[in-house]
Amino acid sequence: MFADFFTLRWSKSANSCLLNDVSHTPGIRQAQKQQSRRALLDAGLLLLEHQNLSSLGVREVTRTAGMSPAGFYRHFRDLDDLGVALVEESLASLHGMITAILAGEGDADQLIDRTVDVVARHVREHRAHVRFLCRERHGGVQPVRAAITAELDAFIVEVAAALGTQEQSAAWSVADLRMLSGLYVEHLVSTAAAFLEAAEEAPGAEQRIAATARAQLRLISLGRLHWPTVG
Amino acid sequence: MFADFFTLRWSKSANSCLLNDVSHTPGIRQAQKQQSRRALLDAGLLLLEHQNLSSLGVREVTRTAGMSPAGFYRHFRDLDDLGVALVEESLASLHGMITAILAGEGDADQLIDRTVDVVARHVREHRAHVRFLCRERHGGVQPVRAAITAELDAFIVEVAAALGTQEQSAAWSVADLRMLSGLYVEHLVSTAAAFLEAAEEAPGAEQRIAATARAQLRLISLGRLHWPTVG
DNA sequence: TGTACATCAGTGAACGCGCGTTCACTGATGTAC
DNA sequence: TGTACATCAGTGAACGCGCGTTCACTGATGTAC
Repeated sequence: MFADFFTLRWSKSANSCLLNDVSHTPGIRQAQKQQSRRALLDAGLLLLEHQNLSSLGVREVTRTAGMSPAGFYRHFRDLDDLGVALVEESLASLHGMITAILAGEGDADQLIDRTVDVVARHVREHRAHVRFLCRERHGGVQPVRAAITAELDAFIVEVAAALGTQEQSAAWSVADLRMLSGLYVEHLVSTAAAFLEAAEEAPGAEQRIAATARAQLRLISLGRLHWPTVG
Repeated sequence: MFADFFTLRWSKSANSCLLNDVSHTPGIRQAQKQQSRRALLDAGLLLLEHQNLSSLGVREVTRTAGMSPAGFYRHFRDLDDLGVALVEESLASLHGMITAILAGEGDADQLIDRTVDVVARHVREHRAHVRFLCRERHGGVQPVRAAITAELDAFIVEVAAALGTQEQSAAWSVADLRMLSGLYVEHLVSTAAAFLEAAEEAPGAEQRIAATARAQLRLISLGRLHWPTVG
């Protein structure tokens, strides 16, 4: 009897799935649900400006999002689940930034200036995302930390490939390209972290950090020019 | 009456203070208290291997240290207080590492090899300290984060001063020395973090990271050699 | 040295509190005919 | 179009639990004489 009941529900569900293709619950309801999910994610990002994922609470998030505690479970299994969703969002926005940097054109100094500008703007416009990544990269729970590390490694490979197409490092070995790329990505991340903290202190700090970052990139460029290659 | 009672206690206390100079509670008691304090700090470090300071609990720490919860308050005001004590310990050990690096002698390549060796050994021997610093540097509560940042800035100044005495950067401006020093310290910290994570994956990872770190330091050295100076 | 008192690190019980999670529910939205 | 039923996002009450912190206490250590 119970078996029949559930079977019925399942077959019906499967039916409508087949009929309506993928989105079998279209329209207003779906949109409202997405809106609530967004509210939870935004509440999380807001609260994570001043605390860790591991000290965040379900009730705290739902309170901030204007929802009852039980409602949370319609969207996420638990807080780690929400954390992983935030990682994906944050890394997507970071990836956009890296793409923007790689697409730059001009001579070496222009590229450096543009890179630092892009990083500064990204931190300004995606403060919550950047803060979250910095916080959880080394401080977070294992799945979140692993997701961030994996994605940063993917960025390193991507940047290495882009460097390989430039004429000044055409003769470089793959290992050396990775090495340089790792240096760049690490520098980029630490510059972003510095911008983040700068905004909380003196207002002039941002320009000081940008100047330092540019000089460091120029120094790395010089090293790159004189790096010995087999070819 | 109560006032007299307390006054009596206070004046007596002050008396013995004057008589016995600084350590007015010498001997066994003091030693036992220090031992308990150490047990709490060690319990903290142990637990912080897998979680943040902000998600740590008083009961958790005392349980691990084999003490009753109330005993905690004989040693620390709260968990942030314990956190600050751990920061001081960890940074002291890090400072020892930097001193060891700066004291190195030999040609450029030898210095680089020794630097990476020192970092690798430090991470192996002070794993809990290094992990704690990495976790809390960007992820921690404000006072802890501020303490770490301040100390790292002091390291940058110290390293910059040491670089200034080397002949290959004798003509550098103070700002450029700071810039280079910042690059070195940041690289050092991120290398330490990489070693930390490496140990948890494949056993060969440590050597791979060391090789990359050495190459990166060599590239920075090349940039340094060709850096334009006013002199 | 011995004695009487003071100190204070650590205890164990108690408190009130906010937490994560569950449950049966409500009512707006979706669907079948 | 209208009607009858299904779905399911969000609710509000309830639960048991471990938490931080306090308190009066115990007994080993320290001190004065």
